[in-house]
Amino acid sequence: MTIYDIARMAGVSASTVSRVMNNREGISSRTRERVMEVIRNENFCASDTARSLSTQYSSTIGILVADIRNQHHIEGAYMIAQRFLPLGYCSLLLNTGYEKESMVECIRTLSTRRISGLVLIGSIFQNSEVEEALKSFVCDIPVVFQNGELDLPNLSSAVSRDDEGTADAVRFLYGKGRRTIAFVNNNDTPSNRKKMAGYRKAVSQLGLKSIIIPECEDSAEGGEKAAEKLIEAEPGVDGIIFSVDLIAAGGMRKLLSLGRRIPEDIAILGTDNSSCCTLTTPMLSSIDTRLPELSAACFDILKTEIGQKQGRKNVSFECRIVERQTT
Amino acid sequence: MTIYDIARMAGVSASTVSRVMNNREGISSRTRERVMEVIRNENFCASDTARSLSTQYSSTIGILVADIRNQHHIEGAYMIAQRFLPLGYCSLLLNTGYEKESMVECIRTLSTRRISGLVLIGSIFQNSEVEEALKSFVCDIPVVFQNGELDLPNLSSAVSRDDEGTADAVRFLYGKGRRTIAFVNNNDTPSNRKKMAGYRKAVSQLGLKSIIIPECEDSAEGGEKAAEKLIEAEPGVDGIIFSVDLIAAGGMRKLLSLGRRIPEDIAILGTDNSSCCTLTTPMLSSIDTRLPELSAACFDILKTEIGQKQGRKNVSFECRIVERQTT
DNA sequence: CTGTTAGCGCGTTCAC
DNA sequence: GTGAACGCGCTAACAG
Repeated sequence: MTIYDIARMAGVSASTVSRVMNNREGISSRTRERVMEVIRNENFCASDTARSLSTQYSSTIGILVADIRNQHHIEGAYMIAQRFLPLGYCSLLLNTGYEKESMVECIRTLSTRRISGLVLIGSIFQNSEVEEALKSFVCDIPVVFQNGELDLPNLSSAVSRDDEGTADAVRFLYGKGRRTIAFVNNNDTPSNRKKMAGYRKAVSQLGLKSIIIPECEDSAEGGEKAAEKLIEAEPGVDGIIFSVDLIAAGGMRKLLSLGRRIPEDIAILGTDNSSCCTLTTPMLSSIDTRLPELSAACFDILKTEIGQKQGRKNVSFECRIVERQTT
Repeated sequence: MTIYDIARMAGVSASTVSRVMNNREGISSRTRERVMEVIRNENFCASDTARSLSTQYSSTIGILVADIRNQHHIEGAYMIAQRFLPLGYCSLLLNTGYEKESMVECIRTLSTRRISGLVLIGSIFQNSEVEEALKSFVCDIPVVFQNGELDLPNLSSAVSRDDEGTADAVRFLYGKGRRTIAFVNNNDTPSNRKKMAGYRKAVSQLGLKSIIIPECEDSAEGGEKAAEKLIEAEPGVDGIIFSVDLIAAGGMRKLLSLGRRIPEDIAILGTDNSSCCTLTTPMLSSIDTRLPELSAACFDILKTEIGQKQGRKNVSFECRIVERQTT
């Protein structure tokens, strides 16, 4: 079923049908009604594919996420996709995985679809391979980067100041009387590097020892292993900051099973203030990295830039500590 | 940049470029090389939009989920999307929300994109409005339904036998000596109705009292409220089956804070065997509804049906009880 | 083995 | 107000 079929059935030309469907001016209300009638009867939907080809404009935006099952990222993807839907945009949500080649491949794929905007979620995309791919495949559409930065003329970004957040967390625990404060990191991402930098700066300013457990697996089990390793290496630890809430939850489980009391013996802080904070016992205090605000900013920027000439906005948000029962 | 530009630069015709890009036979290796060279230099990607229009075939599949943030469903969406990606298919993942009108609207939207296959995830889509929409908008492409059924010639389904699973759970708790076994339900979905039916059947067969807390909110907080209500109405309860793990986690939190011991005083069983089972203390036993197998089956069915004439397969999976520390 | 031609289903001038 | 004709970028049928 095409607009030609509708045209024939309504006794008009295809262009008239097209005008009606796009609410164009200058159609007599009689013929408009007649055409609408046929469209309704036939349950007709015009081909978006053909429209895209004709208008050079696709009404779909691309969203890149390393792994959609990851809670930190899915909330952002959800929010952005949901807000675009009523505006007539569908979202192509792609899992890139953690390999740089597949990120590039995904960008290439999206570019063949002629998306009208692109969202990158997660600092993992902050690398030169992705930068090159953006430059060669999607240089003519607006791109927004949630929690990462890249120096491209058509790229805007919204980031949280993770370094300050982690530094604040150290000072916060210090204020609670903790003097042996460790940091458990997972992947080596730009965002996590900022957290580590903030941690190092704060402990050195306070004259504390820097204790870092790097490359912890991003799961509750990874947190267990990290906690075990930490207790072995630093039995006197009395405060731990984890780069991810879920890892913190796993770490807590292990510490409790080892007989440590939380927060009496060891204070715990997670990062991201995610939904799992309220699932643990005791409930997990966390560094709120303002993910919802980041996503909202990405949406706002992209919305205003689509169809316009690309701008280059950069906004950042301050982290906040949300205290529950582990500190 | 189009294939015409490439053609001109390589000194050949557009169809030759098209043939090269689609790995067609019957091209001299000399011209193939020359064309490839230009394509590489220009970083050229052919427009998928134009290809779709020309071939009447879109290489994108649609995935419908009520809410992508919901853990039960995202795993399935992830698995299906990831397996289709290497086959050259992108996935349009849409959040429909819980309103029937918006589900219909999403199906309509997908149909304008000429998707080549559709996946429905969650029994919430098992209703007549969706059935009508499928019939009028996507009657010519294969549809697979994860955990739901609908009587359409082009629809296949993979479901878990939730009724048997819940009945087994009742008998399982009975075997552990429990005699006052309650069921906490959340939304009124076909799947949950099956669970309730299984619960009712089992308790009546065992001569137990039927205790149901309906319409619990789908969150940890909802679980807390439900537990509170339940303890008030039935102080002697010694076994609870929750329709969702997360709700069970919330319920446990409340019960523990009320001084109940788990599992000594009350045994707890969640449903779905999701990742939050290992986050709670004690770790949550759960009815495994075989979500990964369901998704895998959906993928397999859809893959074989795309491009073929639509079939109509129906597979079902047996639930299993995964015991941890709450039973 | 390669080029020419004719659609795919829309939106958009430009006449009438 | 409305219709005819063309173009969007690609594939496929037909020639040569």
